[in-house]
Amino acid sequence: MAMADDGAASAACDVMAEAREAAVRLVTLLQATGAEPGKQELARQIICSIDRARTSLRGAGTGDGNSKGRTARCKRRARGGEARARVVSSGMDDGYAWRKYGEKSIQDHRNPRFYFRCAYKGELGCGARKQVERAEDDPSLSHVTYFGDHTPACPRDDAAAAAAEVDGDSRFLLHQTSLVGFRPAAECWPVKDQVANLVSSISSADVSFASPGGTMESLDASLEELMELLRS
DNA sequence: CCGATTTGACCAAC
DNA sequence: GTTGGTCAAATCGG
Repeated sequence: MAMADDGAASAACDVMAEAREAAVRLVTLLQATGAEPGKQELARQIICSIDRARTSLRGAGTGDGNSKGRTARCKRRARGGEARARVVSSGMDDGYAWRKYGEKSIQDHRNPRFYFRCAYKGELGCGARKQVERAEDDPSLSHVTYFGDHTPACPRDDAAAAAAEVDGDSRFLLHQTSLVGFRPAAECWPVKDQVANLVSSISSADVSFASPGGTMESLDASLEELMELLRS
C-alpha cells in the first residue's frame, strides 16, 4: 500500500466525488418517489459524511494543522518570542467550528497528534471531538478521527457553506445547490441500485485515511442503515 | 481588552 | 513505568 502520495489522495477524492454525486441522485430519487423522510434524511447524512471524508482527503492541514515551530523551554512560553502563525479557521474543513485543546507526540507516529473539540462545547454543551495527525508518508495528508456527535444547535454545514461561498470555496455551495436543484437524471435507476453503486464507489475509495470511529465508518454505517431500510 | 492558541504539566489507563 | 488524553497558565492577535 505504498500509495500515499498526492496522486492517490486525489484519486480517492475523485472516487468520493462520484460517490457524492450518486448520493445526491439518491436524495433526489427518494424525494421524487416520495420516500419516507427518514430515508431522505439518511441519504443527506451520507452526503454530509462523504463531504467530510473528501475534506479529510484533501488534507486537513489547511485548517487543522496548526503548524508552528515555537520553542518554549521555560515553565511557560518565553515572552517576546517570534510571531505565531495563527490559524483562526481551524474548523472550517468539515463545516464545524473546532477549538484546539491539545497536541501530543505519539509513539507510533512520527507526527504529533492534534486534539480539537467543538468550539461550542461551553455554550451548547457539545461533546464532539476530533483528532488530527499528519500522514507519515505524505505531510500534505492528514488522518482525521471524529468522536461523538455535534448537538443539533451547533452551527453546521449550511453555515459553513455560506462561509465557504464567501471564501470562494465552492465545495459546500456545490453540495447545497446539488441537493436543491439536481434533476433526477438517473431516475431510471432503482433506489437499491443507487445505493449499491454508492457502496461500490465508497468501497473502491478504501484508503488508509479513515480511522476507527471516523468519517468512513460513520459513512459506512449510514449506508448499511439505508440499505436495510430499503430492503424492508 | 477579550478570546483563541500554545504547550508544559498533570492524570488515568494499560 | 510508559503512553495517550486533557487541563490550564501564558501569550498573542484582532
